[in-house]
Order: sequence, then C-alpha cells, then structure tokens
Amino acid sequence: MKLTNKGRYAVMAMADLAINAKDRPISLAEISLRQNISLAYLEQIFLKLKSNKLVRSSRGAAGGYFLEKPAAEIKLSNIIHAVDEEVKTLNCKKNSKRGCNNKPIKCITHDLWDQLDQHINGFFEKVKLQDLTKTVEK
Amino acid sequence: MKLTNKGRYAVMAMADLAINAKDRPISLAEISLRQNISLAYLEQIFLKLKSNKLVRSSRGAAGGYFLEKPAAEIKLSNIIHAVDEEVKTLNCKKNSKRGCNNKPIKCITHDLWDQLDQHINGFFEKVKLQDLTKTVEK
DNA sequence: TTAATCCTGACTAAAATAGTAGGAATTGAC
DNA sequence: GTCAATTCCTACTATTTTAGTCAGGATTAA
Repeated sequence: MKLTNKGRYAVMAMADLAINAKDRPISLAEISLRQNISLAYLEQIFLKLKSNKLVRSSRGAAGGYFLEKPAAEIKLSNIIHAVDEEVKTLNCKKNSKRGCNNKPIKCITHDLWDQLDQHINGFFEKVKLQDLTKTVEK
Repeated sequence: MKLTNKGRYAVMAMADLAINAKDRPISLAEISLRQNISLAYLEQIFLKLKSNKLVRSSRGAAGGYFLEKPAAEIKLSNIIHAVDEEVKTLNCKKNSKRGCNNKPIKCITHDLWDQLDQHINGFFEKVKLQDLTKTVEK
C-alpha cells in the first residue's frame, strides 16, 4: 500500500494553501516554514500537484501557488492520487490469465484486499480539502 | 503505513489452515505449495503467528500447524498485528510536548490520519477469519 | 537588472521489504 | 533406534522504496 509522508505532506501543503492563499500566491518557502517540510521536497511535490491541475502557479518574484479550484471541490483522493500514484494494497502477481500467483483462480485474499482498497479510497473520496481547514482555521 | 505482502501472506496462510486443518496438522510445505509462498518465508511468518497464540504447532515428522482458536474467533486484525506489528499511517515526528514536527500544536493532518487509522483498523476488526473461508471453500 | 521564485532532472542515503541460508531440535513412522 | 520430516531459530542479503538533496535553468515582479 502506498500511503506515505509524501502523500501526507501534499495534503498538509494543500491545506496550507486553502487557508492562506486567499488573495495572494503563497510561496513554497512559506509553506516550508509553516509545515516544516523541506523546500526542495515541496518543489517535487508541487510539480505533481500542478500537473494534476490541483494548483496554479505564478512565477517570478513574489510568486507562489494558488489552489486551482475551491477547497470544497478538492477531494483528498485527488491529492493522494496526484503524488502517490495509487492507493492500492493489492499486490497479487498479475498474469495474462485472470487469477493470482500463476494460479488459474484468485488467491484467497484477493477479494478481501480489493474491499480494503475500496474502503480506504472511500475514506479519501468523502473528505474534502475544506473539511480540513475548519478545525484548524488560522 | 504497514500493510504489506507479509501481512497478506499471513492472512492467506491462516485461511489455508482454517480450511484444511480440520483433523490433522498442516505442514508449511503444503501451504507453501498451495499458496505459492516460499517455505522459508512462511517459517518466519509462523514464528510470529505462534508467539501471538494464533496457531499451535506439532513438531516432528507429519507435524504441522493448527489454528489455536476457531476461525470464527480470529479477527484479521489479530493476524495483521501479529506479523506487521501495527497498522498505522500516522507518521508525525513525536516529541516530548504533545504536537508534531517540533511544533507546539498538532499538524494540520494529524487528526485526519488518526481517523484513517481507525477506519482501516475497523475494517480488520470486523472481518473474521471464518468469513474468508466461506466463499473459497475447498 | 536583480532577486525571488518556480521548474526540472539527476543523484543519494537510509530504511523497509522480501526474502535466503544454514543449521539445531523434535518426533512420528518404519 | 534410526531416519526423515518437520518445526524452530538466527543471521544474512538483495532489491525496492522512501525521503529527501543538489545543481542549475527559466521566468518575472519590483
């Protein structure tokens, strides 16, 4: 399963934007300070957030980032997906034939892990970025 | 988050036991064949399952393993916990003071990740080993 | 013009995962 | 009583992933 610091940092940074980027772009340096994440690492993360159209950038001096959409419209799953590529626990060796582990039938836990995936993804589908800003308002 | 092949293998092996270890102990060699997991790796896994009192062993020739308790009484969380130690996504750097990342307050996503942990653990709490054997009866 | 900032790819250290290897202890089967 | 099957146990190792760092280029507001 992929659910690491990078994904968590991405959510933190996006929440930071949601709270602070009201009328001016927020620089990564600011976020780095506030959230205690290295600047260079943030740059990597925002590259992916941008290519997934979750943030909009303004280059040059006094530049920074905005959210591309209202916080109410951004699902956490969008963010996680953008930086971690997938939230999948299932790790059966896939073959040409349907089935796992070179066997013609699905392994015992195949469906279980599928369900878990849905369970976790469902969680991130339900929560919006805005939900995070409510309790931690600036 | 810790939710890897080892945990999945453990669940698979336990399900295999639940299905097959009715009146005789099942050797790891058998499970290895059926579930396509290396014998040496299974040994490692069963060491932990045993010390967590999830299986009972019978040594010597024609030996093997039984479930320690009825499949209906074994929660998947017990199994995962036994081999993976924890199902926790939360990765805030903890300090003496409550709070994350050397800050006096909790990081924005702290509660969120806590909730996710509960969400996932809840899933494994609900499902019993027996539930797995129903659809995949021998 | 220059300083701040984003943009990009390549590199790296540390940790975790997914095993392997080798042998010792036990005991049922013959 | 021997032997073969099996559990038990510890240590080692290759691979992959994570969590960054680094170096430099491109853009633009002040």
